[in-house]
Amino acid sequence: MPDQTKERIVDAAYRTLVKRGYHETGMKDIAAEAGVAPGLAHYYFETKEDLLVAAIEHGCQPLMRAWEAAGVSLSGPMPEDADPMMFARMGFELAKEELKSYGGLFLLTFDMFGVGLHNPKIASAVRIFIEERRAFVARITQAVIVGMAEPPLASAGAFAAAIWGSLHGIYLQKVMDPEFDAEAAIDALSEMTIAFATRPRRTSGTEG
Amino acid sequence: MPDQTKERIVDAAYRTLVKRGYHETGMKDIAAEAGVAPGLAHYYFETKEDLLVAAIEHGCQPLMRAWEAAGVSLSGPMPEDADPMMFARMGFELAKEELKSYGGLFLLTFDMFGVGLHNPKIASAVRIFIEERRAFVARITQAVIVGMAEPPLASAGAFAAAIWGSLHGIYLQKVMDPEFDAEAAIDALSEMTIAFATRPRRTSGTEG
Amino acid sequence: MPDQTKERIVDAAYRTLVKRGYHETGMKDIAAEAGVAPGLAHYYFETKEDLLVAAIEHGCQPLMRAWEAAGVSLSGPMPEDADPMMFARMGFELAKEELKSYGGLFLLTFDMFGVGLHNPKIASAVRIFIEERRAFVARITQAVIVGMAEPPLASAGAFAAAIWGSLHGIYLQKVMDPEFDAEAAIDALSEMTIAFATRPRRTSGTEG
Amino acid sequence: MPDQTKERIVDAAYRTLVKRGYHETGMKDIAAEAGVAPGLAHYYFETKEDLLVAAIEHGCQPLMRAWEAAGVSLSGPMPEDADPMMFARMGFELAKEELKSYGGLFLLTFDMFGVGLHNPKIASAVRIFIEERRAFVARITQAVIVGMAEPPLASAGAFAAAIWGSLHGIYLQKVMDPEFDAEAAIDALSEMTIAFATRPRRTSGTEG
DNA sequence: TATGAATGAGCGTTCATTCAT
DNA sequence: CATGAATGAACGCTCATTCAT
Repeated sequence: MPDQTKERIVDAAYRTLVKRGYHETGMKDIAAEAGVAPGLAHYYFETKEDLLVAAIEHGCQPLMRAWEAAGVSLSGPMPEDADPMMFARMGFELAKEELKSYGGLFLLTFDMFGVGLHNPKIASAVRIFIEERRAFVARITQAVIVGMAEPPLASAGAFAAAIWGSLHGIYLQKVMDPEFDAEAAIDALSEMTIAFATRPRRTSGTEG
Repeated sequence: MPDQTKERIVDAAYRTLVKRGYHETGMKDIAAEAGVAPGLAHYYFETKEDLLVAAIEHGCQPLMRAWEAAGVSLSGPMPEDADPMMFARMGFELAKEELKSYGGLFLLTFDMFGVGLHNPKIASAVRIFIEERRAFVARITQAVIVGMAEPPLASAGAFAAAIWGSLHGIYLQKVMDPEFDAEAAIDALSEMTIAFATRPRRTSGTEG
Repeated sequence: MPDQTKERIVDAAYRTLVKRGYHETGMKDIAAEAGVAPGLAHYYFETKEDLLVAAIEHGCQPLMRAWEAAGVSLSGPMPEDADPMMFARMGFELAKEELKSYGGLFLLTFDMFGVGLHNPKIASAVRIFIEERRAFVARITQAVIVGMAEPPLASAGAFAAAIWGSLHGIYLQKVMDPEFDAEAAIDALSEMTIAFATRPRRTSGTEG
Repeated sequence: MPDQTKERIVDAAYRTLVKRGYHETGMKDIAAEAGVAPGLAHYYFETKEDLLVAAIEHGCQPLMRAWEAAGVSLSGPMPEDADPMMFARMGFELAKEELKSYGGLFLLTFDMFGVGLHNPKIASAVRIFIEERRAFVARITQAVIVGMAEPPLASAGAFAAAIWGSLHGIYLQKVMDPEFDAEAAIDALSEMTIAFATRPRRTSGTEG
């Protein structure tokens, strides 16, 4: 029962956070949404920050479950025998799905990016969030590079940063403007990366 | 003299904003930083929002001057006789310079993205900021596409959104983690886009 | 205990209101007078207006208790078998008593009249205050008219408005000038109204 | 020219005062309405109070001119040969006219009554306003009493206070509620006072 | 565990007033 | 005379946090 209460508060915090944003969300609002007294939120979480960090982590769970349901794990290894290009294509498709299903989460994500700029506790949560997802992209990228006829100059990590960045830059545009065609942008990114990954060996000349 | 004061306040606002972030910046802080009485900030700007929008625009000016000094204009047309690929390469180089010289501005930018999520006035300023820069990328992209041997499936606008997004996604990672190697990421993005733009005509087969 | 605190705040608000007037009374003054933190006043009352409306109603209570102790109720019906003229005479006597005992309340009342001119919330409270007391006068007036040998041209409501008005016009003069002889003025009003109510039937001629 | 400027400021103050009320009227508003700089208002009037007192006096002038145009003077003596009852009747008619023509002034008047309760400078202006008009009523009342067949118990001053009070009590009701039928109330007051003034000599019995 | 009364520093904003020009 | 920039104290109100129960 007590743990259920804590869970109720965290969930209420998440919902309030998505609805109103970090700075417009008060402890009283959260407590009201959870149906408990304001003091109780402070019983479980020392500060507002602590509660909101928990709420963010809580909010990420359904998204992570979606990836795992698709057969990939954010933290686990790449399957040895899988076709990395297939993972890449699927990744872009999943990215498009995410935008449709978890719009609220992205709202929260960019809110947290902003808050994290001047708030160490949130910053730490944000860095973990970024690192986790970027590492996942990096694993696919690494596998793709291994199979490339013409190996690239840049490292897998650099490509992963550029691709993760592009996806989130696209999410950002979508979040700031609902009219924005995020799918077309992801398709363009997909077209570009896949063409790059499957380019033929070059017979002569240098890049630079 | 009075205009100098207004300028002093806006500049103080910018510095305070970068140092402490939107929500931790108070009108009194700004006034103190500018060395004026608290009431004076409201004499020149009706609300805190108005002042901070002015501060953001003020902060963007040196960056825009840097682009214009490099021979490109954010809003003007592409020079007719210019080599679009050269502009593209130069753009990526400028992007790397920006990060080194205007770190504070990017801090502020992402702060504003976050604030804009739940603040219409700031959101409007943010959308204009995004649109302006994305349109600039789109003009270069369009010119590049025209010269491609094998035309892409996606539109220039979609590629622009992906590239602008990637750059800002990279900026974001840098801003959240000073250790992050943003130059390598931009180089990877550059390598990928330039390879895509200069790929040979394909003799057969289709993209899926 | 909590209700006692609320009561303490309302009472402090009333005292401060009488002492300093609506516009010179600050929430902090009231809190200080009540011996509580400034925030607590807003815990019980959303706005300053809400608190002050409560304070006015609080201030009216002793006066209403005085009327009920005298055997009359502001809102209840007139006793069937009572002599209306006796009520009228008693009313004027009570009016004189009020001025002596509840000077602070009248100060507050006229302050509220002024505030109500440009403040809808207070205006609404003021209108209810006026209507309640004027209706009471109207009930007595109606009963008196029924017993008049020569019925008047004007309605009971019109007489009630004139009499209520006169009493408050007299209160006003007293409140603006402590030297003013309000008792004499009420006696004059009493003499005039009672003479009018008891005038003999007129044998001929018309009123112009 | 300079005196015209002062006049412009006072007039602007009056208009702003009527429109917005004492406490909602700022020096800046007045200056803007007058089309001058805020500092200039303080050049002519040391404080806001001083200006507003001047504005009130200024606002009373048209009303006083109206009375004088009707052949009566607020401060002068009663014409020797005039019929006092005619003056009384005319006074009530003028009172009804006033309400229609000078609604704004009454708004201001009650605002000032409220302000005067806790503001000595305004209080002094208000007391002069009251005294002037009450004395005028007293002169008529005195003349009427002299002609009464059955002299009243109360003094002319007391009747004047009751009658002046009734008129202003009626104005108050009108000002607080535009639906209120002030004319009917004044007619009732008129009926009552005239009946009292013209009552026949009483053959026996006493007033109690 | 849970309540909700109580705290108090801090917020954005207003505005009568001053004063250099 | 006239301007309007500049002041600074005060305002109503918010809110994370504490604590007696």
